[in-house]
Amino acid sequence: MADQKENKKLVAEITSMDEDFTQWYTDVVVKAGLISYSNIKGFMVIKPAGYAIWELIQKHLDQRFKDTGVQNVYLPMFIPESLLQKEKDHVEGFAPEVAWVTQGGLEKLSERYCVRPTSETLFCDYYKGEIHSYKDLPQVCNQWCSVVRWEKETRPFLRSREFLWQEGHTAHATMEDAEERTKQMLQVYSDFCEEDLALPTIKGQKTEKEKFAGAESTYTIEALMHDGRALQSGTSHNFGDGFAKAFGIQYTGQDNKLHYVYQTSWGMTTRIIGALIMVHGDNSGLVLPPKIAPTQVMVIPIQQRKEGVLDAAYDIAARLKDYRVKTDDSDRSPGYKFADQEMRGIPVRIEIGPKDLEAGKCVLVRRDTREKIECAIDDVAAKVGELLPQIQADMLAKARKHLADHTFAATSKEEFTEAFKETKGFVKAMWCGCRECEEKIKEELNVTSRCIPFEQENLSGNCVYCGKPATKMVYWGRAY
RNA sequence: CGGGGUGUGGCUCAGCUUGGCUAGAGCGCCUGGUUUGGGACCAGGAGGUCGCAGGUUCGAAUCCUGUCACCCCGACCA
Repeated sequence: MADQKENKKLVAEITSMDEDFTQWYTDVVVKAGLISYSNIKGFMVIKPAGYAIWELIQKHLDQRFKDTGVQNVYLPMFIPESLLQKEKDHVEGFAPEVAWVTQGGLEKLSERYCVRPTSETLFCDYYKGEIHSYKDLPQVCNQWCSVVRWEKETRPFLRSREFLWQEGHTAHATMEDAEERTKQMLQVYSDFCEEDLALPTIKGQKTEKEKFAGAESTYTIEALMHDGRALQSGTSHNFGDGFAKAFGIQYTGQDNKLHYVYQTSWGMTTRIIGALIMVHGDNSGLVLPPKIAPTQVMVIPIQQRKEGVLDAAYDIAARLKDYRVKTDDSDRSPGYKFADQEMRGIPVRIEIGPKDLEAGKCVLVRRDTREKIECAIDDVAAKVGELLPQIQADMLAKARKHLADHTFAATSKEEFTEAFKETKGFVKAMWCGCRECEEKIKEELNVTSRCIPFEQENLSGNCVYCGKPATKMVYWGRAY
């Protein structure tokens, strides 16, 4: 009975996640007020509630970047076709999905420009002019911007034709320095996800097949959504000297000889908001971790027209001035306000009514567990100060448990096939390292290699598909 | 790009099969009042010419042709 009550959908308008996860996601995104569909397919309006989350993501991530010596820059949004063409693999990777500008004002352009799908080529062009001496290295820059990729199928945050992101681009004197930076930034992403977003991820390397167009190696963090599908949540690429050679980025070393630079790039996008929704959300809507919740506490007065109630609510909000707090003093019923606060994923709400007022108390309710906590009004600031980090920690623990509970191991082809039939999540298995096995697995099971994790386990000696000797353990899964 | 679906007030949709008089409903919105511990209630009010273009017809939301857009599923991608 108690369970039934807990599981009851309190918000009728949101489709249950068990019934239709895709529809649930769309409902949450729209009803929590994060986005509005625009009139152009694949382009969305990010509304205040959604953009505020992005701003907090930017703030936290940007600080972490700066702590490692990153400087922000801004480069043009258009790339001349000739520039894009310079690195062969890179063009081939992006050509199918770029948007072109062919006319400026009333004049047709002599060379068409593409709207940046990513800015490697622009950074190369820029760095070429900046780097002359070993003293000019390393270059460690980042830009916050939007990029355009003409996707066929689009979904809010997960896959849109324009999305916001940051792209870091660095140039180094040696391959070792580039490799170190590549891994360092992956660690930054991983820490950011765990500590700020309460999102546990698997860190590892992409296979040859899945790596970025033009990269020597690609590292990734992979998160597991509530429905058991994987989401690539951040990537860091080591380009070696491939781009440098294509663009002619050379410097004079201490040895008075010319050397090519070694480069990296790394990015995280608004897609991470999709991960936030799909990892933490529930049937009442969004559940935001306190650190990136635009509003951390919502004070909800009950019977607000009664003497003193509204003042008490404002007083509580004032006591919480160190947090992101709001008071819902709108002319709606308490039930509406509760549902609205839950839909928006606000971590804590505080109920204050005539009864509480008389007793000098208020009621704190956690969004993640719905636990109700009585608290003296005088203690409210201290209590919220304890509760927010507790919620943050509990959300991470819960997400970690989900990840662990949905990660399976397979040592034979039968087990592997069965695992994907029966269950949803990651399947760990040994792999011989050949592209053919990887492609056949994708063909037969519709799953892709997510990454070769840094933390390797020796599950068996043989490739799960072909049975030949295997050296690497790979995480497999269905991805967004 | 392949498959499926939908376009009618802000939203969700009915009406279309079998053309007909003034195009409906619920939600939302506005005003007034009563309410308020899990999406309140009553009364009044505003708002659409039916995605767009053409055609058939005395007459088209409804039939025909074309076109555009969006959504969902696949392949591709962060």
